[in-house]
Amino acid sequence: MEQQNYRNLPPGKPGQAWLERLRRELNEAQFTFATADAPVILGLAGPGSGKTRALVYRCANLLKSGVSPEEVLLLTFTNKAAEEMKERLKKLLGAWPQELWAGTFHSTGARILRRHALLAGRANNFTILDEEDSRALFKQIAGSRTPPLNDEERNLLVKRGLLGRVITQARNSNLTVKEVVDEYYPYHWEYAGLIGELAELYARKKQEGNAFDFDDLLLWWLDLFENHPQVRERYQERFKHVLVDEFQDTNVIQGRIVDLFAGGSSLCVVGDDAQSIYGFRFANVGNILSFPEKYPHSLVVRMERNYRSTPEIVALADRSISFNRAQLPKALYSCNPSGAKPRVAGIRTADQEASYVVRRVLELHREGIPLQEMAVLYRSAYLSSAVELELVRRGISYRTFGGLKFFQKAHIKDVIAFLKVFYNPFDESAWRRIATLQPGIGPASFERTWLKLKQCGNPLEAVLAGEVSPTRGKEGWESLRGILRAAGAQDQSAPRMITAVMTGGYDQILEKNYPDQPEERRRGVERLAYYAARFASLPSFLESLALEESLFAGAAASPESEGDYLVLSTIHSAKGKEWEAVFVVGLNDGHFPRRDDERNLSEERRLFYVAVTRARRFLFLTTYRDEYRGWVASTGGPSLFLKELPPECYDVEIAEEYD
DNA sequence: AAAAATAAATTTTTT
DNA sequence: ATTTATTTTT
Repeated sequence: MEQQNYRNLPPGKPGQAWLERLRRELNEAQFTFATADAPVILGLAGPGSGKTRALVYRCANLLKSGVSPEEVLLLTFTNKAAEEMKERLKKLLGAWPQELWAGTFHSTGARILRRHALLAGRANNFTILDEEDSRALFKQIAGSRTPPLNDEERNLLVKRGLLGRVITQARNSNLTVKEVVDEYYPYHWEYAGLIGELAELYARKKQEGNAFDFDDLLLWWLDLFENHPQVRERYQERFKHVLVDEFQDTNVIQGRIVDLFAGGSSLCVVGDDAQSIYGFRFANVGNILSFPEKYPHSLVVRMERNYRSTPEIVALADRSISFNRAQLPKALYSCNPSGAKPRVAGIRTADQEASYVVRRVLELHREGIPLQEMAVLYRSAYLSSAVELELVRRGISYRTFGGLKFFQKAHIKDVIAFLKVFYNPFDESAWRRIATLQPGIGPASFERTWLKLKQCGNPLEAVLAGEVSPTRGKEGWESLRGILRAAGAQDQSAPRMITAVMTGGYDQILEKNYPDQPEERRRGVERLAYYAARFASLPSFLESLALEESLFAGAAASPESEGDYLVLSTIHSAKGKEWEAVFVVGLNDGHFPRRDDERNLSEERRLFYVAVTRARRFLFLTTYRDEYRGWVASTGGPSLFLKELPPECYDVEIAEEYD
């Protein structure tokens, strides 16, 4: 691609002291990466090689060289990565550079679309649908279509989720519905037409409801840049430096967005193909693999020295990933002092595995390693339950990351839905949710009333004024009106609206729907109000809920955990993090790797690679022989990822005696 | 015909 | 724990 518009760094000198600091704190490769003045840079960095560090320092170096913060755009793939990056940059600079944009692709897309929503057929107060909202919409569409779907179609498309999967896959990989079905679901070829038809209905519904789903935030952003040159130029002009982290996880659409910046901005991406673990979100490793060919003049910087782990841990990781073919050649090595070999423990049951892990944690704790420096990692959230139980039993504090989300608990979603209709009165999903909470209002009568409501200029005002004349459930709409009145009197202040929703009547609904422990749930709503107070406005609170759910889910789910705590995390959520000691549990065939088709095996192995490379000095790998854990039957044997490793990589411990 | 009550089934990973 | 399917009530 032509780079004629590329502007060099401003003439400003970063200053001797700063450069000396870079020299001192970075190695050769990192230094090159952080300071190179090239239009296109690709960083290939193994785990623990200081890739984030190099990226953060590059960012700081730009600013120190006189680049203005508003000219920098920093894109990440997950919220965790974005937070980490912001945190470190803030620390390095002393303060956060206000005008600098840093965030996930999705949140950046939302931010840009807020300003140009009309060009995407929306008003700027659009709602963002999370996955659950989308699913509810699919269900509603399938239910209202004429002619109605038969049982078989409903079961496959809605209940088993084929509809949503095909649509999102098609959109994220820039294929048609038919192409996706032919290629990936050939045994369901006869549904391609129906899925295509429902996909169009879905798109129309979203537009009517002034809503974007997650995919839209990328697709309409791309559309904006491709079809409105004046908009694209405006952002190219502004963002003279675009930096992208975790480039191996970007999908086709994200790749094209990045390409569009390359015309006018300097572009710098980093990643590691061996750590690509978001295939299920249609990550396209091709983006990073073909980058050097696409940009033949790009500067490629390799960061291969691992600073994090002992040579023993790096050796095991390296051996494991070597079973994956089609990997960019890389020579990861560690110069750290030698340590203990990783330890593999075969245990009889899941409970004993938990007890073994907790014992080892306490042992290391006695040796002076704080709990915060240790983590228990697992493939899927449900694998944590035995360990959690054991920790509770022993009174050890912990925090979980990934898996079950605080904000998607039903009562929390209910309260949020009340707020949503104030922000976007055409948010059908939110209306359906709060209306059907009322006794006497079910899906069918809501549908009838909604048809009339959406004809009004403003459904919210119509309901508040009592202009609805429902066929049924009159008392329901009356009591809904009461709650909305209370919330409406709060000047759009999210925390006060939440309180008003409670006192206005949701409290009783909560009491009725969850008679077992209403107190617990009430506290949850209180915490929600508490967190809402952090945000400047209702819109920013709602946007954050949709896009950054996982970020404060952990913090909000349990009262502020003070002091030392152990981390329990899915491997996906652990990416980019590191601990002195790491326990990878549930290394059983069927659990990890999951029993899936061959295609996914190399991705599962990369996930294992990510897991083991989180450890600095101690690595424990545990497997058990039980056939069942939770609902899922495992084949009982140890994970393929253990079996394929040469025995000299680890020490074996037979730990039968734990109970 | 629609809503409510009851019984049964179901959970990868994240934006 | 929460969604979905089935039965009972209005």
